[in-house]
Amino acid sequence: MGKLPRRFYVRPTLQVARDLLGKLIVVRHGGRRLVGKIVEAEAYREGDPASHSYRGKTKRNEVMFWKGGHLYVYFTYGMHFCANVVTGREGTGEAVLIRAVEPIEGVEVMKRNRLRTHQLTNHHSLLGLTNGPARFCQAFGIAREQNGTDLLGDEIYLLHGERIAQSRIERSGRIGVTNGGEKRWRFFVKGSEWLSR
DNA sequence: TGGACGATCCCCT
DNA sequence: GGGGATCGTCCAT
Repeated sequence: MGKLPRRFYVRPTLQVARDLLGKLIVVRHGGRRLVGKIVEAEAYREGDPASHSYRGKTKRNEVMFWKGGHLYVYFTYGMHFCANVVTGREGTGEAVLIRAVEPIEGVEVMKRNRLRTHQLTNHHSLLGLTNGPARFCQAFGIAREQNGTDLLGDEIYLLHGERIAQSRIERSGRIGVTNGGEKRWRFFVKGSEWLSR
């Protein structure tokens, strides 16, 4: 079960978004391995008013324009981080937002990372640990320092996981976008209990 | 230089 | 279902 190669990421963004479902994301975190299975992802493309890249390259969104297979992490609402897989060739500003994963390995570390709030509400259940883009980042310890990480390196990378049958993949409008909400570019595993909604 | 606004989350009703 | 938290970014002045 090997690391996803560069050519996986250097493809049309909608295709990558769909194919990310079932893949494992691995994050090295203080000597431990955190692993999650991706169950929900959203595509953001060029010419897309909902995308950070819509008005061209800036200091914030620069990583979106790197070649596919890097991690674009951004800060929002004054307190949250969200992580994207950069897609396509160098110079195209496209990426896929990781919206939810199923916790696979390192659950105790994830719980600790989310202790502040998760413990108070969900002592017993793992639901709520990683079902949202900012919750996933908090659980996996992804923040500003991880922006621009090469996914072909050893710190953060993706593995072939479960092959999800086309019949189990559903799509919908993207969540939380005010402009471009009509585009059905959110992909998720039908019936998964680990979704953000 | 200032102000409006987020690819969200949590808590309260 | 709704509002507050909280601050970096971007665009308009």
